[in-house]
Amino acid sequence: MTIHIYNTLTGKKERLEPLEPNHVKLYVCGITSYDFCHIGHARSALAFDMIVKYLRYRNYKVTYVRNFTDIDDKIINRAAEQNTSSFELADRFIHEFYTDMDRLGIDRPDMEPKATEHIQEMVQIISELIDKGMAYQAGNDVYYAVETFSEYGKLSRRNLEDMQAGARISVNEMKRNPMDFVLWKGSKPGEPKWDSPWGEGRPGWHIECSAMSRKYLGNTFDIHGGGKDLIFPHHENEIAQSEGANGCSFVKTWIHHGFVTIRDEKMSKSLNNFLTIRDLLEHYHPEILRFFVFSTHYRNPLDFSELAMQDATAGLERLYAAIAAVDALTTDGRSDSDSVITDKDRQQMLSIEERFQKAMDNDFNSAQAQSVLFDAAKSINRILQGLPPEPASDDLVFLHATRDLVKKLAAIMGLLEEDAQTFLDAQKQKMLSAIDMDEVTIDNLIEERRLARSTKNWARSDEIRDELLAHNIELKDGPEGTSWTVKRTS
RNA sequence: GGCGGCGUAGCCAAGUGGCCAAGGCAGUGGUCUGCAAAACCAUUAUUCAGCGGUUCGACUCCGCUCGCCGCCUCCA
Repeated sequence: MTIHIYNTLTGKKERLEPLEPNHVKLYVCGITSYDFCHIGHARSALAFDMIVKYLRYRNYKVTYVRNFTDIDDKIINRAAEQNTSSFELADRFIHEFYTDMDRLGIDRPDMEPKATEHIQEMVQIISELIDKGMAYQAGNDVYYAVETFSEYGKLSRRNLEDMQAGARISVNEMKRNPMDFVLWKGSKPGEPKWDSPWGEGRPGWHIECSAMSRKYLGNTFDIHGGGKDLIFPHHENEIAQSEGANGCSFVKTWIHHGFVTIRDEKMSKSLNNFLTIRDLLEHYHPEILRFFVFSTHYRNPLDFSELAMQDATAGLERLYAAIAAVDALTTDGRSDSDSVITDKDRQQMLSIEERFQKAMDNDFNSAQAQSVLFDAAKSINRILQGLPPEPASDDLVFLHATRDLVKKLAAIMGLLEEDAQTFLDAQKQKMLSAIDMDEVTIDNLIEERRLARSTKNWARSDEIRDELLAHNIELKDGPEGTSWTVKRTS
């Protein structure tokens, strides 16, 4: 089996064939650091985190580069508003970015270059483009001449005529063609600036990715990723710059993930409907966010809602509950007990990893892969159900092995990484803090009910249970006594 | 206006032409239980927005219609 990936450039799913055997070189556009990250940024980071983890699980060596845009108009403007320098502002939000990413359990890329540390490399590429007649200086700016790149528009499937018909292009008399884009911007007084052959200034947005990907991954590399909104103009312009300067193919496979939406609309600052990662983590465990994100294929829109998060919570708790139940088993069974595990169960367990891989090989279909985890949890629960008080040691070995496999596969999505019982207890505490009940009161009532039950005083027993239920506490009588959970409302 | 995508059960969501259209949440019946809860078993779309076409056969391919969304300006 081989991995197939949807390539935006060709519009097809293609077999992954790294240019260098077994070594995938990946470049992802990171954030512009001028504000806290929202859940759209989280989706991007999570999607590529999952992709990299899966490729490594499949024994590929991965070189993963993700940049920081730490100089740009938004940063300069925001810094001016806050009476700070663009450097300090960018640094601060890079720091905040790491805080969020760490909480989400996202692995650091292998390299995280910053634009401001690669000005020379950018100047170099711009010079090459000017030498080739593909870029020109106009005033203090340097522009890319899109007409010199015959394939301009190949990624976003549009042509220069159509785009100009769109007529949403700002008029700039310096440009030879309205679609020409800036490579180097002359600086205005007070703005951050670097020396260049064209005077003091700063780089345009797109050039940093061409310069940094070339430096760290070479002229041609395997995969370049980002959000769908980067297809045009950002990635289109990167192709024009890199292929123009290098004279060879830039990227083999382009991966673009879908947006996070709220009420089916894209989150955006202008609509003021965005949620920051830390806002969300106030209310939900990071793995719940991960579960939610991976419950939809990465290219489809992901609609955020409280209900969706509750569904994700219920789903993740179900998986953790199955793991916790196996964790709670003793490890030494009886060698002379009969096995309760059927051949069908064994077969299903053997197929779990294969089915998981089949789903993930198909353009990283994490939604389908999750369903395999649920099937495994169901099998575990079914076996547990039929387990005698003194289970066969072979059956215990089987259950522990199944649990370990489920955890190994879930880890590719960053799920089930916590101790299961600890996770469930923490969720219970979180629910408890939202209602007007404390543990001591609950325990006292459970004890009173235990006494009532021991005398078969069912009336009082049920009264206590109903009273607790009125406070959303649900009781569960088991062989080892009574436990409780906080019932989910709404 | 140009380009791209989506429309699958009450909700969410997979489905790379052909065994009964995954899985989750919710619901219903049963097992278990003093009664419950959890779990398990069963059940819940003769049908995949609508209409045509290609095919022995389409949710899957093609065309048209309707509805929704995105990009074309900064954006994950």
